Amino acid sequence: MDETLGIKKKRPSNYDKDSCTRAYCIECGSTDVICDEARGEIICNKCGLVIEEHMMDLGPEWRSYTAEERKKRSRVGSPVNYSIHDKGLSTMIGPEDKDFYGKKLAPSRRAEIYRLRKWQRRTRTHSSRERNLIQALSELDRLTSQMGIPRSIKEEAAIIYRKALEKRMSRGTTIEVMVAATLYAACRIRKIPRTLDEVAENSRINKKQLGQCFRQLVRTIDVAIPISTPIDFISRFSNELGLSGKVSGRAIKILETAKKAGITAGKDPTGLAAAALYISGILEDERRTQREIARVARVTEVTVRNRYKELVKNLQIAVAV
DNA sequence: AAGACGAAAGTGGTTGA
DNA sequence: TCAACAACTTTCGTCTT
Repeated sequence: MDETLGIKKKRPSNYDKDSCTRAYCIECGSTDVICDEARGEIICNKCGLVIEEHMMDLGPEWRSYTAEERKKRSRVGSPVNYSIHDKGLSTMIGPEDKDFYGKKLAPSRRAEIYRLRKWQRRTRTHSSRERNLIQALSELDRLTSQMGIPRSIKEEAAIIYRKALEKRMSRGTTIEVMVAATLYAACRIRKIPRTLDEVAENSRINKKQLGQCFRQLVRTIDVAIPISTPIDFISRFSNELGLSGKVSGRAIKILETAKKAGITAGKDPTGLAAAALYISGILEDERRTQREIARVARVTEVTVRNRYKELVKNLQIAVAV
């Protein structure tokens, strides 16, 4: 976070895993903060400030519903990691020609091990699916770290990718496009949506391809992908604009009333979020220009303007001009 | 000079016959 | 499959601060 831009510096994590109440809001001092695990964020319940974001998911990777299940699912060894192509489970034959006790192997045994090693190498990485996965997961790695996407979402994307691969969806598209589409889907599922534009920019593919691939993805795998609402974008945009929690809180209220008034249907959620932030910025005396807001929301000024006009008109918000 | 505004024409996706 | 359609974009001239 760059302080020269007036962006508020985030407090170092004061988050305690077992009780969110240890954390408090740096904006209003309230200890009434909620931990939104789906978003990977800690948010002040009072003013809406995002205190902590990109949180890691520290919980077990399985849910357990009964005591018995819990017992069964207690961890042994490292967790299964879906972002490694073989889920981190395979055993390698060691590279040295020594046995369990560290003794040198007899020449005949050595030749045998050499052959085994060769075959292991071939079967592990040389089936086309595995090769595909290796490439895809390294691309996913690069993309998520470039975009600052939390690990839990990366894992989600990896799972989706595996499913898509199983259904032979990779035909006709490149690995890059597929990875981008699964990541976009994972962000949507976890309620921290990124725009198609953002994902496309960071993976050097065009938006059209990405959109097409994403739609195909939705059709082929049966995962419910929620519709992204404008509210999902608010905290991220206001962070990027260096706006206080007050502004984002107010923007969320505006969007809620707008939804009740029924004027949000069919409109681009990012445009709506942008307009709501523009209005609440003015109301809370933290004005940003339409251009600035349009840039972070990746829409045009015209769209911000149109949405803002609609909101003001329909909700009878008095905006000092 | 920067920001806001609005008109007009163009674009890509959705919908319904 | 295709045309109609709504939403959004691009561009540009004008007005306001």
